[in-house]
Amino acid sequence: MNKFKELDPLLHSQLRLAVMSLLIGVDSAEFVFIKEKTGATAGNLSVQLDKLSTAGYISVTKSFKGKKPVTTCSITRVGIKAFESYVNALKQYIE
Amino acid sequence: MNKFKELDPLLHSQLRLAVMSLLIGVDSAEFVFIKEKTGATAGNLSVQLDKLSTAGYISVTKSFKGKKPVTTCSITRVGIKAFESYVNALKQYIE
DNA sequence: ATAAATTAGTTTATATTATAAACCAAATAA
DNA sequence: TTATTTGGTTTATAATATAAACTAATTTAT
Repeated sequence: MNKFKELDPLLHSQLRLAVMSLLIGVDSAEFVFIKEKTGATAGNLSVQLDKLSTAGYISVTKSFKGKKPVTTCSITRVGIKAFESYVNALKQYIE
Repeated sequence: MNKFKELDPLLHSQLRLAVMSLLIGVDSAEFVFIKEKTGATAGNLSVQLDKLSTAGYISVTKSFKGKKPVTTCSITRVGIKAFESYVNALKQYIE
């Protein structure tokens, strides 16, 4: 009947997908770095990181580098799983 | 700077992408067929077909099969181009 | 020393999008 | 003849994405 699998709506978002795409390739990444690589505004990025974090797809830790606040993100095992099955599902649509 | 290309927002939608995915493989398809294959509700499908049609990505023709109305859709050259570059852009995110 | 600008974000208001519910008209079945 | 089904469309609402406005601390310039 239905040919197409659900696409996890949390990942089916340009910015959140870009974030996950970045994070899956590294150990961790800082807010400012992600902002630059994705071209997002700080506000938008902040909101979307929150959503990914709330879902358990990434972990976010706040600390200081000297006197400047730093927000560091890394993908979780749950996030990797979710990303992988999203990519899998997506392939039905584009292949 | 920005590592990620824009994802055409018209195509970055589960249902519209599914529709395009179906249509790219066939000459044309009827509303009811698309509805079944995508699992969409009629209302939602109607709205999304309209958007794709307005964008020139598909063409929609209404006719009758006997006494029943039939809505037939096919992808346009513009739609094929758009789909192809969407898929291309998407690959940056998932590879 | 103090005003202005920069950095590193968050909160919140708004615009956009997606979706379903309600609806319509014609045809068919009970 | 009165339901019910078919094949949709319109429209109201819920969800999402985004940017603008804001905060708080830190530099930098005067």
